[in-house]
Amino acid sequence: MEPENKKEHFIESIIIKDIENNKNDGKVCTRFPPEPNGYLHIGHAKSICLNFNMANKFNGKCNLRFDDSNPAKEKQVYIDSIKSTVNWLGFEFGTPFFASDYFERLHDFAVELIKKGKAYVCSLSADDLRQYRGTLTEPGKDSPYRERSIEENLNLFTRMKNGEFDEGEHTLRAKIDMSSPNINLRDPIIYRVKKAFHPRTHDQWCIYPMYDFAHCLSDALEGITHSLCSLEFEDHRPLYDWTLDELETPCHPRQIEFARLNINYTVLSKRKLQRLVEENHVQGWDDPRLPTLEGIKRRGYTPESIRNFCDIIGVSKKESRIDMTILENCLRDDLNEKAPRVMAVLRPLKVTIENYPDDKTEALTAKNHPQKEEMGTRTITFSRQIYVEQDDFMEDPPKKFFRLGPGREVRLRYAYLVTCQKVIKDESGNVTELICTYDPETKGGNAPDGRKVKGTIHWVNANDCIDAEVRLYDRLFKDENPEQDKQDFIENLNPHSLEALESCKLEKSLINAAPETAYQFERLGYFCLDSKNADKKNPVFNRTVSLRDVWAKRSKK
RNA sequence: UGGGGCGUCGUCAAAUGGUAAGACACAGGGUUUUGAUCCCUGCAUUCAGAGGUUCGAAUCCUCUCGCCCCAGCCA
Repeated sequence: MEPENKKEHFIESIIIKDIENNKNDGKVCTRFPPEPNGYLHIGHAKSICLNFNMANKFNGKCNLRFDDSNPAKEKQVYIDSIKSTVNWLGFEFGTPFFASDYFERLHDFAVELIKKGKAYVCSLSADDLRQYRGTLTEPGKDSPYRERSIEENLNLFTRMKNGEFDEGEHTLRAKIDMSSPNINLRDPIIYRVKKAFHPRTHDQWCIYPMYDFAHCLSDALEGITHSLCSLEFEDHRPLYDWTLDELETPCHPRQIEFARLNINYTVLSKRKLQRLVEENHVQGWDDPRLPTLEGIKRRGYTPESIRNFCDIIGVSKKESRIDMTILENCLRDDLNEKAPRVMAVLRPLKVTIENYPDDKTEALTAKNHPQKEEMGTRTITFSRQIYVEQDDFMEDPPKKFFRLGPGREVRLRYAYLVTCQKVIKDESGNVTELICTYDPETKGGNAPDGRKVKGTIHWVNANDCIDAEVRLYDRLFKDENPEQDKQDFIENLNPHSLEALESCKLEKSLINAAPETAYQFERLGYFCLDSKNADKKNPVFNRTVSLRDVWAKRSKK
């Protein structure tokens, strides 16, 4: 799974070629430019990894730059969340940059454009502007304000800046070509009046640059060499280049587009995620079922697994939908290496070992990792009363069921071989308890007579365990592609995406678990203490991901 | 139907005119005190389709088909 021979992707090839040609003096500088209008999700992780990896690989630098040119949508909480999330992923960005730090310079660039006769103040209303823009198949028409004099434009723009006009009264437009087949070149708006409070510049400005104007110039100002963005900006590249060609800038970065990430059984658009949160289909932006990085983190995903995932899926221009199992597999790969093993019973079934002394408690030694001696051992206790998993007993088991059934013998992990002697049921016929006998000669789990016992099951000592709530998560949507527009994606929600199990029985050592730190509950999956419900009295654990389970898969068929 | 992109295994993805990597998934088998892990084995005569150029084409040319993006004073 290591990308050791991993072939370079097309962006890397471009960068290598640029270095060979000594373009930008052989330097590489990239940037991750989120707008602080929401929380980051795993789709952003792809971009973050791409940008930082390219910079790191070629001894360059990657800036974290907030594209905060629309104060109507942006908030400080998002800025804070984004910074900590990028750090959590494992990337160093130093002092973050902000497009808003360039507002003064951006304004000066706009003035320069006006002076060159390449920008004008347009006084068309939003509706009229749309009319004048034309359509996909028809060219646009020149604005009646297109030929205003430079002096008038300068005067009007200054007054826009000074707050003399209301929103929508005037805009500053680049003078390019109203008949261009590329709509982005039909005199795009580069500045608009917006009387909103900006999280950083507060009320210092009432005009704000549009993305197409701010982004390319911010890139140039920071000395970005390769400006990586998603496919939908391909049509904007001519404008990106036009702006930098018209203005005197320190450099002219190269914009390269790649396909954004899609994953099946989930949604990755900010709009849809927002609906899930606002309509309370999930419990907040950090709900462990969500693909937000905060949710994923709380669920127990490791940054390493996400970085590895981003390496594995590659970078191309083909729009793709990645199988969720690839992400899960990256996670299991990582957790298998580092998660200590522990025993926990999620759906407890009481077992009494009838030939085990009532007052006896025994200490047993369990490995913290079956393949890694260096992770050490721990002590667990055994007594007459234990719990096993309900799934590990069947009254009428099929062939190849290696677990407990009437008269069957199994191994209790690290303890003894036990045989089921009696099944106790309540009035309605539900199995409530098992009466078993143990073989005192098999301490540790090996039979001196060499008899083979195929099944090994986990258990916990009923007299020495902790109660906890355990939350099991399943995919958020029923359909592989919830984003298709045939129906409202909300209809597609999986009603069983969250299953909370009360009074699960956990091995005592888990009392020391730290939030978001992975444990493998043997035979069940990887779990971590929930960071919001870490109370020692009523701990809540999240299932990060289950173990692969070919038995479950086979019995489903 | 204007413009810009994209089509290689079920899903991602290499191959840069020299004879289809790899990963996940899937199917078999082995080891195992986790039905986990680990280890083997198999899995595209064919690259959206059709023509053409060439000793040789997934790669070059032509046409056709399919999918995505663009008409915010959002990014």
